[in-house]
Amino acid sequence: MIAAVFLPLFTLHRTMSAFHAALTCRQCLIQAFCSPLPAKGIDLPMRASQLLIATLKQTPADAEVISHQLMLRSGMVRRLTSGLYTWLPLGLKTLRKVENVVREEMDRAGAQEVLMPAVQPAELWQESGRWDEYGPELLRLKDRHERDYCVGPTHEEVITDLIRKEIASYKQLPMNFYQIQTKFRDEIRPRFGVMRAREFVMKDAYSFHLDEASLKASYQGMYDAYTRIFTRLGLDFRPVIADNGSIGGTGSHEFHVLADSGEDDIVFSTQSDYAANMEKAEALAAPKGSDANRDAPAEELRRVDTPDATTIAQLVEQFELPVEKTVKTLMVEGSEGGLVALIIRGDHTLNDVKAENLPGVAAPLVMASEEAIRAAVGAGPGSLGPVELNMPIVIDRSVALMSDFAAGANVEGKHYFGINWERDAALPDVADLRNVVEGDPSPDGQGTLAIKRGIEVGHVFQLGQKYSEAMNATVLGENGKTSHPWMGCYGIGVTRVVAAAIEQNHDDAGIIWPDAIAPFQVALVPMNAHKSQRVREEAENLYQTLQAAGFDVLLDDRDTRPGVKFADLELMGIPHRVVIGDRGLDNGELEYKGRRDTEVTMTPAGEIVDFLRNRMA
RNA sequence: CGGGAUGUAGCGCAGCCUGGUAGCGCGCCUGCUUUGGGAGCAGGAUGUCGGGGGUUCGAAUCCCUCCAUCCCGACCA
Repeated sequence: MIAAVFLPLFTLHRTMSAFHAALTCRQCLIQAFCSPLPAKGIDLPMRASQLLIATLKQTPADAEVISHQLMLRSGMVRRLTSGLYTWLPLGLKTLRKVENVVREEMDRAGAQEVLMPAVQPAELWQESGRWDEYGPELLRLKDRHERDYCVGPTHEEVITDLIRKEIASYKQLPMNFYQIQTKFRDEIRPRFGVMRAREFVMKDAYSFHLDEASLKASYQGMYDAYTRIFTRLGLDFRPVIADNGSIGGTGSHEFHVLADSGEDDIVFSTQSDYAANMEKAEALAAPKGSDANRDAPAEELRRVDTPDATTIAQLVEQFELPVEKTVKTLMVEGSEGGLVALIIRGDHTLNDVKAENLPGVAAPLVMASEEAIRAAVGAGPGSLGPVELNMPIVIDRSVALMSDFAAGANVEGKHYFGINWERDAALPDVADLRNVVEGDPSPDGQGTLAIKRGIEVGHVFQLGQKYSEAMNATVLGENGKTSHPWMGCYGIGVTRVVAAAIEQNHDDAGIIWPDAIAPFQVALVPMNAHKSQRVREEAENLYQTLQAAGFDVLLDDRDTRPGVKFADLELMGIPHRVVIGDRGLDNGELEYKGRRDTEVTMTPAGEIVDFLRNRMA
């Protein structure tokens, strides 16, 4: 610890001395190098003249979303190759600030920090079964002895291996371990810069429990910690109910930052705090409690020639049908071979996750090939429907309420119109099959559903005993018997948080950092410094004063025009700017401008520390 | 994996169709001037024109091939 603290200071001093001896420039005349260094290692104040300020006037052509553009333009990151980024000094400062907020809240929540290897042996993954289950996202490699390894996309195996060796008794539980570390997932299509990169920094935590009740308590603790973290980071976010996937378990929430550029649809009630991701959002046919019934048949069943209609859109257009009076019949592979027909309303879309969770349906979901459909039905996709269809059928809840509707006749080029359940076809199994749409009734009975785009920045998950069983991790219980600990896992995409924060906080001039994660809190801009000794001295004084007061300050001592400095500082998103100029100094004043302000504020020089503190409160 | 597009100086782009000395803007370097919103003048540096192969007297330009990057799709009844 002591060495860790002293070494950087020593190195720095040595470097500074060399500078001092060699230079007679302005910077040295004003003695900043000899000033006492602040205690906080990562918050070393900086002079712009010595920082790599790699701002770009033009937007690189291959940056699609605003956060990617601004991270490149402000000099936070540079791309090395597809999905791999170098963090420049300015970007790293922000990344570290996010990490520190995460670290503080994880520590406060009782988790212990560890650091596991990025490279992991295949054996552990074979033990858990994921060596085969995990797809090409898992980057596999061999060492010189031809042994198999992977670059960790996550660390359940490693942490389970650790605790199976280190934890023997229920008395040691519960425990929660976390790390902040680089992960690698070989994404099909890396995009949006750091938002969906292949290599990224993640905080992952794993908790271990004697029983499910203890797991649930820790899960809630992590949920609360995440809420504190994203609140402290200054983000507009929502926790949403998420799908547990094949792992099972009872609880899972994703934390989404709301942004139009988000890749996920999140669904929430207009009147309650119900929120879920699209996979999980329950689709009701009618508001809960209402006893909506199917209308009685009003039309005769009739078979119609529809030679040019193989899509819902064509059918609706050519026969002037309301789309809500049509259904589409999707065929998927069954879990025991054969096909299963899934029927949803013409204007709805199938929810893959719901579909593959159905008992008779193969998981993962596989859409039937056209050949398989023709072999089974005698007609191709585009002419399918429930009438006289001889295979397992599942219909969506809203389809169960339909009457007088249109569907394919299972004969090429023909549809039935005026179909009614029970009269023309037996009512099949009914299930929730579709994605919800805006305006659907909320599953909790309050209000209707709205849909927004979100960026998933966090995920908390009750894993259960999957890994402790697969890897035979056991503890001795109070009763002297062994049991497999229950596990929870909790992730935060740290690098993604940085991008998400920009998506939410920017304007035409650039980034607008929340105070908590700004690379610098305050920028000092001396005006006319090359001529005015008074300005130079005041700027230096202020620089020292603000450092001493604990602010993270950037002194823009670059020998360039003010316009350049203002533009750079705004692009970089520094939230508070203080201009030191002869004009103001004549009145004993400094000029303040918040990054979102449109006007400057003059403030007495002697009160600047309190003034800034108030602005940041 | 399928479809589309693009690779020319650090960044943004023109040149390619119609083969003949590789250009523009920004940035960078030097000097002088300038300094409250991305300065002016003068001078200067920087390119395996994505790689390989071919056609040709001659290829950034035409042909073949490979690679890279970006976008879209992978929800179709």
